[in-house]
Amino acid sequence: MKRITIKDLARHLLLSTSTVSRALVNDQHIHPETRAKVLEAARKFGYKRNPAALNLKYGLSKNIGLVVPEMVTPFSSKVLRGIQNILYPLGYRIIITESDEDPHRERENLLLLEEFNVDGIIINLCDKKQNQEVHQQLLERGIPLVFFDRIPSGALEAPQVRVDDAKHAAAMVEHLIATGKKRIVHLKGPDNVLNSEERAGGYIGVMKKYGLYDPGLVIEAGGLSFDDGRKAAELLLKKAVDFDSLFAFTDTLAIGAMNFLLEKQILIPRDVSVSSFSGTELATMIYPQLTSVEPPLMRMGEMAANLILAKIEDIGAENKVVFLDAELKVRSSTQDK
Amino acid sequence: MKRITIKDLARHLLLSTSTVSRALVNDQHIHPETRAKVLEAARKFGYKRNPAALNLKYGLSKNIGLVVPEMVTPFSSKVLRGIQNILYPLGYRIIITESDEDPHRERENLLLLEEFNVDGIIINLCDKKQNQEVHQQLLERGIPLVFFDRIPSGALEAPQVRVDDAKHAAAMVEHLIATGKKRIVHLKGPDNVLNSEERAGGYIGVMKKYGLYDPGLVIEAGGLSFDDGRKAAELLLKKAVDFDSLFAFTDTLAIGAMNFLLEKQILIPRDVSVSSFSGTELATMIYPQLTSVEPPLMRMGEMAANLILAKIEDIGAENKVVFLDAELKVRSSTQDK
DNA sequence: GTGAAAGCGCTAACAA
DNA sequence: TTGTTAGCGCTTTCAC
Repeated sequence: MKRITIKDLARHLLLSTSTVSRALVNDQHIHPETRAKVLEAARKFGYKRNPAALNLKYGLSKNIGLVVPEMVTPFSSKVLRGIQNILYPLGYRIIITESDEDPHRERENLLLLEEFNVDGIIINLCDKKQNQEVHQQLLERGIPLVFFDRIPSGALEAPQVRVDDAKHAAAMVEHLIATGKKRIVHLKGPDNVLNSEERAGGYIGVMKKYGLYDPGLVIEAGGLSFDDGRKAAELLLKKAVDFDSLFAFTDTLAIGAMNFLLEKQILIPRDVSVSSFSGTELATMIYPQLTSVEPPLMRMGEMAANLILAKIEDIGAENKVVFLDAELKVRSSTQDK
Repeated sequence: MKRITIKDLARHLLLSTSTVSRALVNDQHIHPETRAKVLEAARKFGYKRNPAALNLKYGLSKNIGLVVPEMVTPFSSKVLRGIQNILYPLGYRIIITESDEDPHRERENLLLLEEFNVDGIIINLCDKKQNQEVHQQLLERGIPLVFFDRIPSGALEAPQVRVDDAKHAAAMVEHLIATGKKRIVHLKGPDNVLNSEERAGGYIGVMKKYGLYDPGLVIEAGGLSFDDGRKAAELLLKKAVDFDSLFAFTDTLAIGAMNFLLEKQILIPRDVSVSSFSGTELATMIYPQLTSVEPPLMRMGEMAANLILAKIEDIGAENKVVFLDAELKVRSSTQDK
């Protein structure tokens, strides 16, 4: 079944295609009656404008690329939701790619998106500097980039949406201390993620403030998976670190660690309380539910979408760095009842 | 920075655009030397073909729509991965929409995708019949549909990829019985999902076969969320149903129920063993890990992609119903150690 | 207020 | 082997 075009309508109404077009785009210079007739016919025949024609005409594809490190947790899908809220009503399509925490894949995804002729790319990095040249290259080719959550280390000329990692990490540690914990382990994120340093910084600051800091309490997770969290907990026990609580870089690490502790008959929160950063629904799916710092993911997506729109409209638009406020959600994993 | 076109290359090389085009598409009728020159220039100037122009020319958008009920669990993202494996190398873009288990939203998504001019739609339903007319309409308008996992109830003229729900449910119940369980509760999925009936059917068949069937053991979950699972478990205790194990329609239900039981100090698997259908990574993120029937999600996506390609190529292609084999993964939630 | 024509980038039939 | 031309669907000058 052939798609109905403006030409079909014109032929049917004995009008020129330009008049039909004018009616459809609500041009001023058209007789109201004519417009009405066209609109009626369009409705009747189920006319749909062909996006490809517009893309060609205006040189804009109305495609936005999204690059995320993983889609196993609901983190990215929440952000996606926010992006869609803004972009779908404006007729943009969103093309999602997953890097699998692998900079090499991320690179391929970026090139794929360029191939797809996207008008801009919203990205959550898997590595703070591995693909800097690609990012730079894309920017130079006029494809705007917006970073969110995990941002690049250098001062790349692009807008960012993030939370204040140090501040919120500090708040979490304050919370643990307020519940009487003293030996707080930090499961630090991997070195190749900028936020690792910042969250660790927030942790260290508060620990020092209370005279609780002990480098032996900081343990670096090799990656960001459940398994990495699990292994970190294993190491903790093997090294016989004395600890009463745990603050993990991320949900997945916390849950991985928690499951290992549970297996070892260590009760949570009775024996060890557990908390994390970057909480998602995942935190409420497990037992006990996980105390976590929760960034406003949907708003993060909406903000990123708005920033990319601004850059698409005017490539010279300011490269804002937007900080959103995260929320500290206290749940059973840090709360004896 | 302006995008470089075929025209720019032609001008630079003092050739016609058609010659350049021929070189780029590997046409036979071209001097090898000329081709080499063109390819070299294309590489040098970073030429990228404009997809929009091709879309316009051939009337194909190279966009495929994906409609999924939720993206909180990794289910959909696994299927997506499979779809991408097939479709990205062929230059297709994939546009993802989430229905949020709401037929109304699903309908909007479908219309949005039509608006976006997709060449086909791959869909996992949230309701077995609510949007039948829309599906029918899309098919009539020449937009092929492929269903996967949760399929429509009527005999819609479209390919499907699924697993044998009854068979695998039966296998799971057999497993529970083999571990000595007799009072096996089934957390049945909601009525508006076709698979609910089929999985329940598999359950009932085996229960009857062993003379264990008791209608009081079947409890219908109002929906598919964690909370629905939780509430179902609550009801179970309130009604003082005597049970030693539980087979849930889906991961989310099982986990919701499990968490409630754990809160009530009911140990898993010691007091009650728990299992589910449609397992995802989620099953391994929790403690204890969940025994589940795991459909080959990535292959499901790949298969769906292949089916939609066949339909795009030839709208009259056979409407195959493909059954994939799922795997019964036995984990700690049904295994005393 | 309406129509004719050009053009966005690319390909393919037709000429040469 | 290469060039010319038309056309995909739409918008937008420029005439009238």
